[in-house]
Amino acid sequence: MRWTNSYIPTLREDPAEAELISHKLLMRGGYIRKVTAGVYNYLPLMQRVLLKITRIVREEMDKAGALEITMPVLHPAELWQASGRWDVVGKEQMRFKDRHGRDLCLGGTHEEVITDLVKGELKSYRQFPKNLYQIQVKFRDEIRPRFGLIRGREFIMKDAYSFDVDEDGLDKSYNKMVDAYFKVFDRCGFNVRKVEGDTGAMGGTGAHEFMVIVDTQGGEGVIYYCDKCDYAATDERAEFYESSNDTKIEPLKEKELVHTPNAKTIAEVTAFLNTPSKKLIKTLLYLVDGEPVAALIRGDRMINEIKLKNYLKANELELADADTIMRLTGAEVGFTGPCGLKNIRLVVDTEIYGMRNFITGANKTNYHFINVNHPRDFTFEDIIDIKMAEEGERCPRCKQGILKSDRGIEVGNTFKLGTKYSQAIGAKFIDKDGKEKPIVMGSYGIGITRTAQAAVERFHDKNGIIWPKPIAPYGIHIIYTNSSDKNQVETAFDIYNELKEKGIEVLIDDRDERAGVKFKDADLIGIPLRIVVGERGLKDKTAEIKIRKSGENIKIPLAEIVPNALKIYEEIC
RNA sequence: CGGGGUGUGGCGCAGUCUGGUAGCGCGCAUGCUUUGGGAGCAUGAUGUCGGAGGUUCAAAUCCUCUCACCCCGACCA
Repeated sequence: MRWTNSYIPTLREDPAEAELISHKLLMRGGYIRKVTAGVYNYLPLMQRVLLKITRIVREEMDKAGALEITMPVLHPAELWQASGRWDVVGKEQMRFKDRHGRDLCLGGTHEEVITDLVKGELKSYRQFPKNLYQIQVKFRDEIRPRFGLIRGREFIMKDAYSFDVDEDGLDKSYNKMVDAYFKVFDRCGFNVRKVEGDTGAMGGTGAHEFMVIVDTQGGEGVIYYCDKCDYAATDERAEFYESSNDTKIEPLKEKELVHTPNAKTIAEVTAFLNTPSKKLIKTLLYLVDGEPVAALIRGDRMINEIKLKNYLKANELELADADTIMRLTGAEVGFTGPCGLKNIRLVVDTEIYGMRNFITGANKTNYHFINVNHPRDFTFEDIIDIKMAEEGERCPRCKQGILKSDRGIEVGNTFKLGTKYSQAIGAKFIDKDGKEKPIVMGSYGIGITRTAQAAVERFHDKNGIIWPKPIAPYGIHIIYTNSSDKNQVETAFDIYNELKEKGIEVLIDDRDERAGVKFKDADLIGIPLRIVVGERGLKDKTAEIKIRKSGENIKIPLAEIVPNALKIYEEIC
């Protein structure tokens, strides 16, 4: 491809709207242009990258036995009402009415549609297992779109759905997809870390996320992993081994009301009472689908609202406001405690079980209790892990390793759905024994556009993008330094034509620009291999090969330039 | 939705406080020179200053409303 025949509008300056390096580089390199918040044009270079990722995904899905189909973007509300997600997903969904006033939405995922599809067709256990997938644009009305393609309102996704007769079958299908995912991302040129994820609004019995680890702000997700075993989980999901309850053996002391004027926060209370925050219990008052719930965790811990929400099977969960707290506890914010709370469900973190003689709010402004103990001073039924994991804690699986954390971009996810959707929508089959059973499902996503940007976030330097070879828009980029030198132009085009004949995807910068401009743009758009034809080299009948990734510059006789370029291109990745 | 911020040629920005006939850099067009890391000179084109209403002799600038976008948070199938 000649540069002048393509459409590659590079920018000299960073666009004001972009925050993330990958977003800036994709804008500056002429890969994407914004249409409106979270919605982008994909320009020719980007289109090529997306097609390459898509091809890799398609090949690996097909190899794994999945069948490609296309489902509609437009969904009727009825299907979503049937699964119960019309209310759960709520505002995330792009919704509107048609001319008849019927509710419709744009699909953000296709569990409902595909379950409805197979319910008429997969009727016998003999037809299983099946796996159907599509690669298609998706819509999600994100509260706050940001970071370019990382969190868009419209994006391209591969979504696959497996259908099995039982949990064993699901496990097999699931593992097949997990294997395929590792192959996909490996072929795209980067490592991913598979971590345990939250099932969220998907529901179901288990989930994993595939994260590209990045050392920049581009890592939206935080993960925790063990430094000894293979435990890894998202921050929403991560747990740790609770080994240290060194207060266990303390004899019980008498509960006492103490005056703690203006000590509202954990920091203020611990400073005032001169005690470690581990001795405190935080009581957080939530409104859960309108009902008050008090969540208790140790003073030095952070609450994990996802865990709490999942445990309570809640749709909406929000911290109570000051007025509500006053009404329910009789005290200002900062003095809530479990003792004497009436008609409020207590959800207690597991770590609290072994604690003795701790400090809580007294439900009286400016007072706390010390030496509180359960079940003497209060009782509860709900005891569950509702705290955030922290670096430095022990691994919950091997109990030996220490938890570390990283930031990453989620490029894929897998869910064991079980029978949630098949039951709701009535997708049943007849088993060997003649009994009707719900289909056991899994769902599997890969963000195509997000993967492209994650690659840029992962592979770049101060001069621009450094594409992994398998997803680069072109393989080799040819530059001649002086367009008024006919010899240079002819030599460059000879190389160009020869490489094209060898089946290489070549971009030649045939613009009437000075060398500096071409070099800068070449660095920016990030094609793996560059061939430079210039006056310097032509004097002694050579040209240069530059490897984008290493910066290595190799002088090669013109007669051998093509075979050498092919060889080096083959070797780099 | 809450908090903060920005809208001025294609892009990046100044001008707004203190009202007085819209500017800079890049890019674009033409010509000449130049030609290995974002060239120089000359000439030129491109703006309803996000939109609506108001105040005023006069509004990019002040007031009211509104829209869009960006950042932080909640959300994220």
